[in-house]
Amino acid sequence: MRVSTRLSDSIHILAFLQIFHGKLPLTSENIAGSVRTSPVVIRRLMSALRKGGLIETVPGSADPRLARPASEISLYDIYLAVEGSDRHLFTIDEKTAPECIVGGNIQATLAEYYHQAEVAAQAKLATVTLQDVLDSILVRQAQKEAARRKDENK
Amino acid sequence: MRVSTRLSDSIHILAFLQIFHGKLPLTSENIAGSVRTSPVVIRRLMSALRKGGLIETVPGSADPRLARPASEISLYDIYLAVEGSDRHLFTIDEKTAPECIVGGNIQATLAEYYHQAEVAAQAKLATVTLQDVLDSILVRQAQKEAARRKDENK
DNA sequence: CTCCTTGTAACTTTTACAGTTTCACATTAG
DNA sequence: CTAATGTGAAACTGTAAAAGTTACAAGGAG
Repeated sequence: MRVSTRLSDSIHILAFLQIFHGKLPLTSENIAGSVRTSPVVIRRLMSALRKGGLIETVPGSADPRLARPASEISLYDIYLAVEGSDRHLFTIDEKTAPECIVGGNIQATLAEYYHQAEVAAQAKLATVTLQDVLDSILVRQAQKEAARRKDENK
Repeated sequence: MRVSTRLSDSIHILAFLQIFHGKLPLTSENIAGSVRTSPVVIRRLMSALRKGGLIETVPGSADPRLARPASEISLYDIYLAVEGSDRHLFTIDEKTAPECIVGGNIQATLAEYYHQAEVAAQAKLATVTLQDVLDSILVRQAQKEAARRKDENK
C-alpha cells in the first residue's frame, strides 16, 4: 500500500499558518522549508484546502489564514478537503469473476464491511481538532525545552 | 494511493475454500479463475495465510483447508496475516524539519491521533468473521436467484 | 515413473504519488 | 510605471509499491 502524505502535510501546513502567523512571511517557500518539500507541492495542497473552505488566500500576497477557528476544524475536515470522499482506506478487487458465487457477491459484501470500518476511523478523526494538534505540538515543544535545560544544569 | 487488494483477495480465497471444499479441486488455478488473477498471486497470498496460521496446506496436494472454523477467523486476523502489523492506514511524513516547532513535533503528535483512528477501524474488522462474509455471500446469491426467477415468470 | 501441483525466487509491467518545470497572473515596494 | 516577489495551474518526469509473469525445484497421486 503506497499511501499519500497529503493529510499529514496538510495538517502541518495549517498548524504552521496558525503558529507563525504574524511572525514569518507565510510564503509557500517558508512552509515548504518546514515540511521539507517543494513550494509547488505546498501550493497544490493549499489549493485543495482553499477549495475545501478551510483557508483563505490572496494571490500574490503571502498571507494565507484559516477560514475559521482552529477549534472548529477537525482532522476529518482536512482529510475530506485533500483526499476527497471517494478515497478509501481499503480497496476492493473489482475484477473478480461475476459468474462465480464468491466472485459475484464478494464485492458488495466487502463494501459493506469495509464501509463500517472506514466510518469508525473517520469518526475518530472527526473528534480531533486542529486546536488539539496545536496544543499537542506546543506541549511537546515545552517538554523538549525543559529536558534540555535540565540536561544543561546537571 | 496505489492500494493493495491483498485483504480483499485473501478473504475471497478463504471464502472460496469453504464454499467449494469437496466440490471442486482447490488448485491455485481454480481459485485464480474466480479472483481473476494469476495462480502465482494466489499461492503468494496463501503462503501468507499459512504463515499466519489461518489455513493448512500440503505441498503438491490441491486440498488446502481452514485451520479453524470460519466463525473463529475475523477480518482483522486476515488483515494481520497478509498486510502485517506494521502496515498503516495513514502515513506520516517522516522528513519534516526537526528544527521547526511544527516539523519537530508533528510526527509524534499525528502518530498518536492516527493510531486511535486505526485502532477504531481494526476493532470494526475484528467484529466481522469469515462466517459473516460467507453468510452474506449466500444471502446475496439467493436474492439474485429469486429475482431472476421472478423475472422469468412475469 | 509420469503428471500435476505447490512453493518460491527473480524479473517485468503498471500505476499512483511526489516532485519539477514552466508560465500566466496578482500584489507590493520603490 | 516597473521590478521583485508570490500565487495558481498545467504538463512532465522520477520513483516505489504492488500486480503480474516466468521459471524451476520439490512434493503428492495415480
